[in-house]
Amino acid sequence: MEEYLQPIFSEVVGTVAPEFSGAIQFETPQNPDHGDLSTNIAMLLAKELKKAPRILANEIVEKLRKDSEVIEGVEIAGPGFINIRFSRKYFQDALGAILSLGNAYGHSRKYEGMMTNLEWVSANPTGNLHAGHGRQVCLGAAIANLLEWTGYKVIREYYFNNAGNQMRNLARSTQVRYLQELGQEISLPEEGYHGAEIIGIAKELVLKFGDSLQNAEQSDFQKFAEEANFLRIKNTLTRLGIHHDIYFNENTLYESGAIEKIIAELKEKDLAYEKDGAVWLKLSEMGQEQDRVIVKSTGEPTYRLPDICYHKDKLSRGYDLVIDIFGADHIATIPDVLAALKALGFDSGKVKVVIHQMVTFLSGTEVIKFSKRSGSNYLLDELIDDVGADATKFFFNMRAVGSHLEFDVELAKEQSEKNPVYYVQYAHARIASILRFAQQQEINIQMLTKADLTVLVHPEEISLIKILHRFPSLILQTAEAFAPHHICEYLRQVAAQFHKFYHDCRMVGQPEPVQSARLALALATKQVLASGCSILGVTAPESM
RNA sequence: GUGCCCGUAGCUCAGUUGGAUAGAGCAUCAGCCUUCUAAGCUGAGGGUCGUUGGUUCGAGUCCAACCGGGCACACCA
Repeated sequence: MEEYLQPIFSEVVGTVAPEFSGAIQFETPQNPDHGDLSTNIAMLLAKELKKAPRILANEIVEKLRKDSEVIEGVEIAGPGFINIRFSRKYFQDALGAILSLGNAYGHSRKYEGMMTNLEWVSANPTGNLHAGHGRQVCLGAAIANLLEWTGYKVIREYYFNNAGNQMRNLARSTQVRYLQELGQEISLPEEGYHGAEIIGIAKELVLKFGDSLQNAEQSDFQKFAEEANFLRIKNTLTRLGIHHDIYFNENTLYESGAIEKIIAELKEKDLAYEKDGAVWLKLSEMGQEQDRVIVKSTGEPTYRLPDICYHKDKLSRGYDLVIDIFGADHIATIPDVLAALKALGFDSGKVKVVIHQMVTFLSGTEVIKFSKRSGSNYLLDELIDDVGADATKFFFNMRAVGSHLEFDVELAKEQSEKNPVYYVQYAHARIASILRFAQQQEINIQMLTKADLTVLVHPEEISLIKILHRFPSLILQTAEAFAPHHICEYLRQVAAQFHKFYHDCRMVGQPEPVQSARLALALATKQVLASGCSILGVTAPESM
């Protein structure tokens, strides 16, 4: 709609206000009585032209060269809004386009030829994914899908954090658990990993190797634990249908000498200095609050250094966009990394960081507590067991990333009308069922895409087409904002409008061409529901 | 104390780059199935958009201060 209006409005505005530059804004009014699209251009121009907004609006409307087949009406309203109403034919044609595009409907070529790297999950291989990880896991997967819909080639990456203290801790914890399994009186260090999965790994080691590892090196235990944990993490991701193209090992940064190199580079560019036996990054000269240590006096880097090094690596690979997804608890590290990259001469503007707020799990009204240390954590696997993969993915994407998320496990589990996942899926299954029924009545489903759509004039039919028509611009907007929660809300709207249409407009058994036209509308709705669900990774069932 | 996020209906939350009478789901109440899936539909009630100022034709949205909640502020990752 906007693409149609933009040029004809620009033309008129060009004659009325030649100095005006910039895009004319159109928006969908909240109140449908105000038309399909509305612009405030007359109000914006009123001031500099020193004319009353309504008079100016009148001038613009009179000069508008519009096709009456497309535009049904243009009205001036309120303080000077210009409201535009599109014709039935416009929407009927739009539905025809949806049907002929089929699966491709909603895909955009805006970012065709561009490549983005999205890195997410990246949980340390020190244990299983816990339920709280779920938000990041599902959010990243949806954003990756969304970006593909806009034309990006998306590289999905997992940063495998297998260096440093935590891994030594994991190694030691595994070793202790192993020795405990062999009956030795030895206790886990205070800061060790108390999770049950480490005991599981120890048991496996006993089964596999008996007591032959009693004198094994700690690094052997690290290798075993790392592999076992990573396998579990991957299994959990697989249950959600999520895969990564690249698994980037942190320790390759050390093995390749990249860490040494970047320290040298930072020193050489006078961005780092030595003090008290440690190497400090001059963050205070990069617009940050204070300098920070990047290499401890023990000679070991802090997390900042590999983070900077890793991002440098990603930027060097030539992506047009590098996306990180972090929980709010990692927020502190980001400005430092970006500042350092900028100081090293990289375009840090290419790095987009999506930060999501934390999650509270509820069972009804009761908060489910979990803590990694105590070992009584609620695992993502358990959450999937409880509510299923579809509800997991839908619920984690239901809220804006900046909002704290309350995940009601009882609600997600419930297979009822209260549960928004089933509401959306039910609409899809309902359409599938109707189409099956239609087929039994000897109606040719393949021919529906060629149906005569001019008989679609019922208000609920037009409303449904209008919603379906919004899909492509919704995808773009949602992708550019990294905000998949709009998809959830949109799917709910599509489902709701389909149910209204279903209620008012019988399909099968209507005289032709109404029967075919309505079934075609149902088919298009099914298509959009399935596409939207696929972005979230949620299945669109053929029956329920 | 400093930084980031949040404060909208009883509850959980939407609210496009500032727009017209602030929305949805759940919960509550009242209706609708001999006909394509009632896991559905229709209607009703429910609000000082945390508070106070400011910016302007116009503020839930932008700015400032304050109040309340979350997260983060290591030579931990």
